Amino acid sequence: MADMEKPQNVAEQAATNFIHNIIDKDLENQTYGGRVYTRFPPEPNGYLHIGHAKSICLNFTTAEKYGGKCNLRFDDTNPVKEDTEYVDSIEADVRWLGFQWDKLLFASDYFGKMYDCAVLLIQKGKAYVCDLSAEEIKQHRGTLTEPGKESPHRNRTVEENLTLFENMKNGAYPDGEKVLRAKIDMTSPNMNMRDPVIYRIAHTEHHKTKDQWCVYPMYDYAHPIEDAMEGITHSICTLEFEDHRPLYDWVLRELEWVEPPQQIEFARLNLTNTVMSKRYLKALVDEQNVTGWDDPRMPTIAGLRRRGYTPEAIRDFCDRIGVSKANSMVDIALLEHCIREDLKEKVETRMVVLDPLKVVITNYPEDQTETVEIENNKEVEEKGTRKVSFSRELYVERDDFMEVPVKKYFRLFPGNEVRFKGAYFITCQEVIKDEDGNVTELRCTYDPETRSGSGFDGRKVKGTIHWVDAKTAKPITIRSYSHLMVENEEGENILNPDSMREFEAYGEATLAEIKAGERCQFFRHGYYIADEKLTTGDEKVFNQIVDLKSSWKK
RNA sequence: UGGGGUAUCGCCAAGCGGUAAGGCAAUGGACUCUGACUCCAUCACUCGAAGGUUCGAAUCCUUCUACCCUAGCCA
Repeated sequence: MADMEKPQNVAEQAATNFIHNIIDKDLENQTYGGRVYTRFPPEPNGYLHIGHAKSICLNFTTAEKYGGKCNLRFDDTNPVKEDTEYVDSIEADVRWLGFQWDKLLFASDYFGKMYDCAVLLIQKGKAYVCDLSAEEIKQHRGTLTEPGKESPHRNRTVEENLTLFENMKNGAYPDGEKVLRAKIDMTSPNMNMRDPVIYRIAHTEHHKTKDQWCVYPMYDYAHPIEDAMEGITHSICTLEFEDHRPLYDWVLRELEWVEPPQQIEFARLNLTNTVMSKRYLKALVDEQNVTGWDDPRMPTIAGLRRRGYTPEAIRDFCDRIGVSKANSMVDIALLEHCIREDLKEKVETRMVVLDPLKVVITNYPEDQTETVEIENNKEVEEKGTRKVSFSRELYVERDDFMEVPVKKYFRLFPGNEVRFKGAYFITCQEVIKDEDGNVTELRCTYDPETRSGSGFDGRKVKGTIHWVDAKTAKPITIRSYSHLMVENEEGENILNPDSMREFEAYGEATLAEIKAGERCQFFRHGYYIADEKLTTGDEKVFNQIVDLKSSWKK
C-alpha cells in the first residue's frame, strides 16, 4: 500500500485561454445542451506545418478538455487546388501528433445538401443567379469607402433563378458565365456582405467527386453548413475570418438552423526565422530549394518529424505558446527548448568527434586495446552503460584543445590534465605541428590509476572531454542546420544559403547499432537523429535536431 | 478614407474593480566523469498615451496613437 502520494505530479493542466472562457459561459447557459464539438478543417492543398499544429492542438485538446469530440474535415470545395496526396499526408500528420478524430469527413460529402440549401435560399428570395463577369462584379462591389451597386440581375424572379441555377448545375454554361450570389446588402460597410458569390462554375475534376459536379460552393457559404451538419458547437478559425463571421451567421440564420455553431477566431502562429505561407513553402519545394515537403529544414510537420522533433515536443510547444487574438511572433527558441526538454530524458548519449584532432597516449602500450564502460546521463540512467574501446591513438574535438588557453578554459592545453569521458586522466605533454604551424597531433600521457570507476579520488580535474578510439571509430555523415530563413538588412526573410552543412565525422563504435529514426545526444554537440531516408545499414547519416545550450564563451 | 480587430517585461501570456501569475530568453552563483542537465538568485512601483469615475483601475468611461485584417468566381 505504501504508495505515498507523490507531491503534485506536475500534471500541469493546460493553461486556459479565452476560448475556454467562452465555452465555460456556453456550458453555464446550456447553449448547446452541454455539448462541445470542434473540428480541424484543412484544405488539402499542401502539407501541414507547425502553424497548423497550433490549430490541431487547440481543437482537439479543447474538445478533450470538455469531454467533447473533434472531427478531421477536409475543406475541399475548390477542385482546382486540391489533391489526394495532400489528404493522405494530412491524415498521417494529425495521427502522428497523437490525436484521434471522431469522424473523418470531406466538405464534398455535403455537396448535395449544400445544393439543396442553395435552392432553399433562392426560394426565400435570398439568392440569385448573376450573369456579370468577374470583372464586372468587382466593379459593382464598390470600394472600402464607397458602397457597391446592385447587379442588374438582382431582382430576377424566383422561378427564373431556380431554372438558371439548375442549368448551371447541369453544365449548361462554361466556367465564369454565371454565379449564384447571396442577396444581402450592396451598401454594407463589410465587403463580405455585398452580395457575395456562393456558387461558381468549374468544369474541373474533383479529387473525390470526380465529374459529378460542375458547380462548387464557396468557402463562406459552405463552411457554416459543414459545421452545422456535423453538430459543431465551436468553429475555431484564424483572425482573418473575423470579417466573415456576419456572413457565416447570415447563412445559418437564413437556413433557419437551430442552435447554430459559433465561429471563434484566434491569432495564427508566427515563428521567428520561419516562413509559414503555404504558397512560399510550395515554391521552395517546386524550385528544389529543399528536397521536398519533408526536408528537415521545413517547418512542416513532416519536416519536423524527419528532423527529429517528437509529437510530445510539438504538443508541449503548442501548450506553452498560449492562444489569444493578439498578432504575435513566437521565438523559435521556445520550440527548441521543448525538444531539448523532451529528448533529455529519452535518449542516450554518444561520443562523436566532428572535427578530429589526433591524440597519442605515449605511455600506453602500442598494441593494447581495452574496453571502458560509459554511463548515460542521469536523465536516462535506466538505459545503463555501454562498452567502448580505448587504445593508444584517439581523436578528440579540435576545439577541446587550445595551445594558449583563455581564462577559465579547462579542457586540453599544454601541461593540463583532463578526464577522458569514461576512461582516464590525460595530460597534454607535447604539441605536434606541420610546417604551416597547424596543430596536427597531441602527445599525451595517461595515469593508469585514474580509470573510470576505480574509485580514484587522489585529485580532481576541471574538464571532461569526449573522444573516439582511432582503431574502431565509426565514420558517419553529419548534417547540421541553421534557420532556413534569415533576415536581411531590410528586415525581410530571405533564404539562408547556409541552412544545411554536411560533413564527415567520427563516432564511437556503438553508433553502428543506431537504426534509422533513432535519436541520441552527441556530447557537447546536441541532439541528432539517424535520417530515416538516408541511413541505410552501414551508412549512417545524422540530422542535427537541436544543439545543446552552452554557457561557456571564450 | 469605410468596416472589423489588437495593444501587459526582449518574446509569448495570465489577469475580467482590490493593489502585476507563469514560460522562453537573459544575467549572477552552486553543482557536474563535458561548461549539458539540475539547483538557487535577479529580471514590469507598472499594464500603448492622455484625461476622467472610484476609497481603490491593467481591469469602467472619454479622447488619442500604433499595428493587423478587409475591395478572390481562394480557403
